[in-house]
Amino acid sequence: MGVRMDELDRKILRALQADAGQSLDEIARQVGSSKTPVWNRVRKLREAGVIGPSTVIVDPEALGLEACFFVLIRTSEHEADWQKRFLAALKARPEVQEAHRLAGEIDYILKVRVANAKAYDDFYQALISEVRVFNVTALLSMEELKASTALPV
Amino acid sequence: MGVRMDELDRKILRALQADAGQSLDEIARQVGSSKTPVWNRVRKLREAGVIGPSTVIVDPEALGLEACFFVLIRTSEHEADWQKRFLAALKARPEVQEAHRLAGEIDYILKVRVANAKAYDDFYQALISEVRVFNVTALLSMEELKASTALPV
DNA sequence: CGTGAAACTCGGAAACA
DNA sequence: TGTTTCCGAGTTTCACG
Repeated sequence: MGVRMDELDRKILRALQADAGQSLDEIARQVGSSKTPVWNRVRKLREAGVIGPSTVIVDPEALGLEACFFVLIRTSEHEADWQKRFLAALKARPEVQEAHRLAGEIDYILKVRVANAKAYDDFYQALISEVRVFNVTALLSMEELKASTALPV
Repeated sequence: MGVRMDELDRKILRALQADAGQSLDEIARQVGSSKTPVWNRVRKLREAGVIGPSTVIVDPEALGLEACFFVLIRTSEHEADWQKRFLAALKARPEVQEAHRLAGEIDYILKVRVANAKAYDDFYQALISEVRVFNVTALLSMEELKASTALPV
């Protein structure tokens, strides 16, 4: 996907990532342009899929989600069918915030956000009952030092 | 932080996380209420810090950020001063999207998004020149199976 | 391709039930 | 607390320079 983007586009992206609730006038002022050109570019970027949906950042603690685990998974199974079931299991579980297939020793990493250790264990038991995994290591986060949704543009 | 939240609040949060660009009327329709009550609750949730700033989801690939690493860090240093410098280094680098202090063998995990392997190495070299670390393992993501900013509510 | 203005929509507040 | 109403502000479109 090769999208042509100039410096103005990048400035707009930065402004939107910082706060998507700003008015067009406000953004235009920040990036040194004016309303209509900014709006046209935002529309283009949306159509090109560079800008996706907008969301709100929600505080996990306020929802009682006080535990965050990174789960390192090794498996001995690499057939297409197994992968399909594994993927389906991950997608079905909202506590799985991220899932990556990795290169190297460890096959997958998950980021799982739950209320407490018990809730993680429930998740873990449910997962291994659905798909066979060879080895699972859970890393418990003690403190979220940095969390940024913004990409460096 | 104990915020009282009923089912309606949760429905509103779900709607906002799915798409923060919706109008109040639209959200009200979805959650089975009407404009003013929804707006009052959104305001309360914002004031309580449950709802933070709104952002847009940007496609990393479109920006040329094609590599994602999870970095496992062990250190032998645990003094306050070291931690402070380490934290400052992480905060200063936009390619670090997440940083957690962990319980157990591994002390920290980072999620780092960069253009390519070379860019990761630049980051790595810069980091270890700023702060001493005992051991670093980088896990390279081959495929992002799931990425969700929405918390289960 | 940027400017300025038009029309329409939405957010936010106030008054009422 | 929810409903109705209202206005200023913001979004989106368009005709023009």
